[in-house]
Amino acid sequence: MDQAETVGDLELSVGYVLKQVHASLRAAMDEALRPLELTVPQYACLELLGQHPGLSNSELARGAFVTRQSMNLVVRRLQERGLLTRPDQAPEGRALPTELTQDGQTTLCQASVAVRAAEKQLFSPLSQEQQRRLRADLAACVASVAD
Amino acid sequence: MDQAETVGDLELSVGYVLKQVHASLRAAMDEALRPLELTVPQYACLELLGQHPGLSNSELARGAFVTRQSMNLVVRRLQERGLLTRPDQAPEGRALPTELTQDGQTTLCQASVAVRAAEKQLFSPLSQEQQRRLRADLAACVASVAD
DNA sequence: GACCCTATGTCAGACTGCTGACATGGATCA
DNA sequence: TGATCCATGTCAGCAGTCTGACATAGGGTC
Repeated sequence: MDQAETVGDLELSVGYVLKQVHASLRAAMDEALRPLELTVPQYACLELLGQHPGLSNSELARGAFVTRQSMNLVVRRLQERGLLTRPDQAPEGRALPTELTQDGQTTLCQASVAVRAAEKQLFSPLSQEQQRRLRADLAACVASVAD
Repeated sequence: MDQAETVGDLELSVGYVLKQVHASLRAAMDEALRPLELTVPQYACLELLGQHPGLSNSELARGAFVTRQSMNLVVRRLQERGLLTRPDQAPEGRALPTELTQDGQTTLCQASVAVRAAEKQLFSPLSQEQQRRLRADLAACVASVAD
C-alpha cells in the first residue's frame, strides 16, 4: 500500500507546516517592529538597502517578494519619513538608485536587532547545527525553482 | 570574534530563506489552483473541511491563519458556489458547523491533486528522509510557539 | 536609422485582509 | 439568580497589495 501518496493529516504536509512557521514568524516580526512604527515590508526594504546600497525600486520589490507597485508606496513613505533618499532623475536608464540616510541607518540597526531576537526565539528549539541544515535544505528548494 | 551575531548576508538568515520558499510555494499553489477558479485561502478552507467536517467559521480561520472576518467572506463565496453548506441556525451555541457538498468534495479532490503535485515539485530537491526531517524541525518551532 | 524587445517607474481601479465594534449564546462564579 | 467573562458571527471602515495600463530608457537586430 502506497500511503505515501495520501496525506492523512494536514500536519503531515510540509507545505502546511511551512505556512504555520511563516505565520508565526510574520506575527513575531510585526510585534517586534511595532514600537519602531515599521511594517514588515518597510523593514525588508531597509534591510535590503543596508546590505546592498543603491538598489532600484524594482530590485527592492523582487528582494521583498512584492510587486514594484507595492514597493513604490513603501519607498515613498520611507522617503517622506527621511529614512532613505532617491535622486529625482535617473543617472542612467530609468532605475533610481536608493540609499539609506543617517536616520535610516539608525532605524535599521534598531529594527535589525529586534527582528533578529524574534527570529532567534522562534528557531530556539533547534540547535545551531539543525538551523544551519534547515537553512541549507530550504535554500536548495529555492535554487531549484530559480533554475 | 563573535560573527555569529552579525548576519553578513540575508541569504544566511533562516527567516529570509523561509520567506523565499513560502513565496515560491504560494506562487506555485496560485498557478495550480487558477484553472479551478480557486484562491489559496479558498483551497485551505476546502482542505480543512475535507479532513475535519463540521468545523465552524472561527475554527477554519485559525486553521488557515486568517481572521474570522476574512474567512467569513471565503466561506460565504464558497457557499454561493454551492461547494459547502452551513445551517441557517446554530444547533448549539453560535458556531455554525460547515460541511462540503458533493460538488465541494469533487472540487477539493481535483484541487488537492494539483496542489500536492506543485508541493512535490517544490520540495523535489530533498529526499524523502530530508523532507520528513524538515517537517519535523519546522513542527518543533511551531510547537514551542504554541506553548 | 528603424524596429522590436525588455526593464523600469508610475497611475488608476479592484480586491483582499485587517482592525474596531457590536450583539448573541454559553459557561463560570459570587 | 444575576454578573462576568469568553467565543462566535457579523457589520463597517481602512490600509495594503495586486492586476492592468501607459510612457520612457536602453540594448539588440535587420
